[in-house]
Amino acid sequence: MVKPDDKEEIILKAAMEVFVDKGQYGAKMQEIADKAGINKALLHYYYRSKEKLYVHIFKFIFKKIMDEVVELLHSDLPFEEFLKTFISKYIDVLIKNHRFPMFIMRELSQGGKIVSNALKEAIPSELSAHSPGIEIIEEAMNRGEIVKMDPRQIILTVIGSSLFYFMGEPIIRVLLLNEESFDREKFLEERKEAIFNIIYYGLAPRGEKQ
Amino acid sequence: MVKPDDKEEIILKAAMEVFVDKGQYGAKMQEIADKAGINKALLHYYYRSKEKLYVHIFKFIFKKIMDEVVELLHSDLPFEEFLKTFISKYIDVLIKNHRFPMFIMRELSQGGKIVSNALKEAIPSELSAHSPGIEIIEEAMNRGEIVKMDPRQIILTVIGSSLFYFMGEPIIRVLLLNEESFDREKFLEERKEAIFNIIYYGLAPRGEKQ
DNA sequence: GTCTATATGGCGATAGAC
DNA sequence: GTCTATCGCCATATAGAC
Repeated sequence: MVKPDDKEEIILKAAMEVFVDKGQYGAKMQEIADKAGINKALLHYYYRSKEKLYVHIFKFIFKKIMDEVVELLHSDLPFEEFLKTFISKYIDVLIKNHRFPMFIMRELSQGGKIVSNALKEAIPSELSAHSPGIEIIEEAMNRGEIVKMDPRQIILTVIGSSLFYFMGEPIIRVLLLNEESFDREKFLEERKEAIFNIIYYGLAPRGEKQ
Repeated sequence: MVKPDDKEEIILKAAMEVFVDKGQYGAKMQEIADKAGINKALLHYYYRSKEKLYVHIFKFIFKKIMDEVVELLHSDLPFEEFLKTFISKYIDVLIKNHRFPMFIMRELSQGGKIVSNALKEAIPSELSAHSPGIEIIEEAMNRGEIVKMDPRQIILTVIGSSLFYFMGEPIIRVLLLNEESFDREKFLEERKEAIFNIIYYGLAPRGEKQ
């Protein structure tokens, strides 16, 4: 563990907040310096340029999320239990880091080569070779527990359903959940159950077509 | 219809491309002017400031997408057919406007009050009062065609599953679909079917619990 | 390592001729 | 309406003292 009062750590934490909040171009070195309680010159002393600092932050955040997700794939539970716990723990990860997924995808969508290069360099080796999760799904298909289809379609459905709330929270809250007293925590617990139920039973083998 | 060679239209088109590509802060007036084949001064003549131009673009894009989606909700098909065609046509809308959803959500996540105010002013009246779609789902529940649950959970699952590919295309292509010859069009047609099958059968009433 | 002061460039915006 | 030239600010980056 790094000392919490290490200057580099303080800068990193401040920079992370500002970049996640404002993005690569909206973020200002002055604001980062203020938030870290130092001045601009010191930022350049530690990280030579804004771009270097940004790339550092991007890789750090991407790696943090990826590591946590890859961890969730190491499981030997039967498929039904695996899916249920994966969704639940994945949403827990998102609750704890609720702004990171949007940060990553947002920056990729507007950042140019700087960002996409950073992405490639930060992909965990376990993910670059093959996509784990696909094997787990294929096994369940071969055992006949779930219906046969392209496993990637299942992965996109699980991840997309879980992620969407966090990616679109500002607009979702306005358009769909615009109540006086909205209980976010309760809703997200229900979300875990709903996603699992819909997807798991949606994958159940059906006797008759249609 | 506006003349396609109308100066204002040309500017709007150029500005849209640049803002969607680079975001509010990454976009530069010079690049917009270049793309429109005019100079910076003329931009300010038509739209007094960068912020005004940006807000104009944001509202335009948001309204365009919303109008198309609301249109899809006007249907009197039975629920199964409604869901199938909604997903299919919704994905068609996304294919045609594949960068707009990310633009909207991205800007909301980093744009501050300027953007969230623009959002509120651009919400179609039909959406601000209630959320259509909820009624359609509730009817199907009351008829016993689908299992009872919070309709908002179903909406989030349908939209999230459909949207995710387009929001995350850069990273998905790297992590999940990194093949030499990936057939995007074919994959998205399969995506329509997969989403419908998983969700519709996932919502089917089940005789026994678990 | 940490600061103040300053250089340097880029960008939004305007002035003013045509 | 459309242009060139320029202003003025703000942000990144550096110089140099301590």
